[in-house]
Amino acid sequence: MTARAISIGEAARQSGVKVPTIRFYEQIGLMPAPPRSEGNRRQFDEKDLSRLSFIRHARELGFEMDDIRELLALTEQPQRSCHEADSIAARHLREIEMRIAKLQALSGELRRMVEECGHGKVCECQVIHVLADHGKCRSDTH
Amino acid sequence: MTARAISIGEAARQSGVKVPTIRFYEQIGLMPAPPRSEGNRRQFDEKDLSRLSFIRHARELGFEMDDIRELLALTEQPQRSCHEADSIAARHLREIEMRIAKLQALSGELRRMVEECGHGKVCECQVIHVLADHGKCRSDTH
DNA sequence: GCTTGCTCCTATAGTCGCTAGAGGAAGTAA
DNA sequence: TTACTTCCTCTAGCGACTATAGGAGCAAGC
Repeated sequence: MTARAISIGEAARQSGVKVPTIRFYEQIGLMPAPPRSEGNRRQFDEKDLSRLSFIRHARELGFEMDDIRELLALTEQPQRSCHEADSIAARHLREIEMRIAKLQALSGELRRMVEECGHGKVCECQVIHVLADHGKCRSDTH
Repeated sequence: MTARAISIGEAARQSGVKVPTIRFYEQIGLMPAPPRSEGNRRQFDEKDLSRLSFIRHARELGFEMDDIRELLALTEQPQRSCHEADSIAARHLREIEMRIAKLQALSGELRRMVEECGHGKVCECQVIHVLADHGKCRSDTH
C-alpha cells in the first residue's frame, strides 16, 4: 500500500497547526513545498505530518523559528552529535528561567499595587501612583 | 518662571522612552500632539514627561497599550472611583500569574529534556525525541 | 447534469509595538 | 563658514501569524 496523499485540512487536524499557518510555513521555507494534485491542491505525506508536529511542539515550548530551523536541520542528520540540539535547548531553558524571574518580580509588584489600593478615588489610587512613579517600586528589575 | 519647552531628545532622555517611540506614540494617539517651535520642532512640557514615564513604566510592567490608554484616561479624572484601574491591574496580575505557571511547566520539561540527553548522537537525543513526540511530555499544559 | 456546501487556492493587508533607514532642514559651537 | 548634532517626515521592516476577498475544485444528493 502506497502513501496516501493528505490534504492541507487533514494535515492541520492531525498536526494541530492551522491551515493558513501551514501555508505560511511553506512560504518562509520552514516546510518544503509539497507536490500538487491535478487540481493544484497540496499533497502532504506522513513525513510532513511529523515535521509539522515537531514544529508545533517546539513552538509551544517557546522555541523561536530560527532555533526550530536548526533543530529540524539536525533531525535530518541523525548520525551527528547531539551537542548542538542540547545547547539550543539549554540556552532556551536559561532564557525561560530569566523570563520567569522577571515575571515573578512584576507579579509581586502588581500584587502589592492591587492590595494597597484602598478602592477610593483615582487621585489616591496606588495602582495609578505606582505606575506614575517607578520610585515606589520595590525591585529595579524593570 | 514659565514652563520651558522640552525637545524630543531631552524628553527621551528624561522619560527613558526613545525618540522614534515618542513620535510613534503621538501617531497612534497615545500622546497628544505637542505644540511646535518656529522651526517645526516638538515642544514638550512637564506633563508630557509624566505621561511618557507613566507609559514606560506600565509597559515595563507588561501592560498592553489598550490597558494603558484606559489607565491614562482614568488619571485625567482623579475624582472618579479607582475601581476600574484596580480591575485592570488585577486582570493583568492574573494573566501574568498564568504566564508564570505555563513557563514553569515548560522549564520543567526543558530541564528534564536537557538532563536526559546522553550527549550521544542525534538519533538518540532526548531533546529531539521529546520535541517530536508530545506524548513524552509530563504535563499537558502546552 | 445541476445545485449545494465544503474545502481549497492565491494574494493582499492587518495585527502589536516598535525599530531602522532615507533624505533633508534646523540649530549650535568653533 | 564649516562641521556637527538634532530634528523633521515618510516608508518599510520585524516576528509569527491571522483575516479577508474573490475565486476554483470536489463530493454528495437529487
